[in-house]
Amino acid sequence: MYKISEFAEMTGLTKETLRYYAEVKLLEPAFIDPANHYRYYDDGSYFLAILLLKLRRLGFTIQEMISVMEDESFANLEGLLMQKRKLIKKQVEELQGQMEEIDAFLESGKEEES
Amino acid sequence: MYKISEFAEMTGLTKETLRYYAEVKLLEPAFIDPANHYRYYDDGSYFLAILLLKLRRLGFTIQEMISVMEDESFANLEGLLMQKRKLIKKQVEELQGQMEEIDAFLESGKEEES
DNA sequence: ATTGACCGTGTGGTGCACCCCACAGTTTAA
DNA sequence: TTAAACTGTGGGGTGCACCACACGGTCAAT
Repeated sequence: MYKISEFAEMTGLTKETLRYYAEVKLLEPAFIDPANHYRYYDDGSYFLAILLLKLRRLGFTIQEMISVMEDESFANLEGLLMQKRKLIKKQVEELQGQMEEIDAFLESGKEEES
Repeated sequence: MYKISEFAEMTGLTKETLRYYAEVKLLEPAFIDPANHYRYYDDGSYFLAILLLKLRRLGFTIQEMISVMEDESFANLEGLLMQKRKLIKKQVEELQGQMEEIDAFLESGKEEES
């Protein structure tokens, strides 16, 4: 059982982030001492924290990560990853559309000069 | 000279957005009646508003649009467009990196199952 | 002159993912 | 035992690009 500072150092998440994750029920401490309300994390928490860090790098939002965590067995993790992939693809396409519009804008500017 | 509601309807920007754009000095009214503080817009304002709408569609942030507007002759518009294009390209590459990581994650998952 | 539509200002709220601070209680090592 | 280091809670703030009031003054048409 690790106290919040130790756990923060182990994982790379800050204490504030851990507090926040607990608040939004994304990563709840394994145990809370009823006497002093101290949060205690264990090795299961560590596994989950590492997964969360990974998902964060993959661009998952808090809400999306909560969906992942709700399914304790992670049986549907693959589905959620594919879903997220589609979302990212959409964003890419949107941005590519913007780039094309900029290109068109630049082209039209050139013609006016000539 | 158009009052704010008329101008909002002409351009498609809402009154609140116009008020906000004035506040951040992105698009200031052509004239403000000192007696009642009414904002009045003219045809020059209209031209600028149309440009702003276009830039907004291209993904420009308020700050980026302010940079565009600061250069009254728009002599550097082309440069700013190319700069923005680069930024978007970076975002696309970041997102594509995320997609690749997701793919790798999915691949590794498959191997474990087999 | 009145009424309804309009305008202004100021304030607060939105969603995201946290960070920071003060204050107060708690633990731990010397 | 005492002081440093830690913990909790509650609140506020961040940046973005606005939206939504409420309140009060103003304008236009009748």
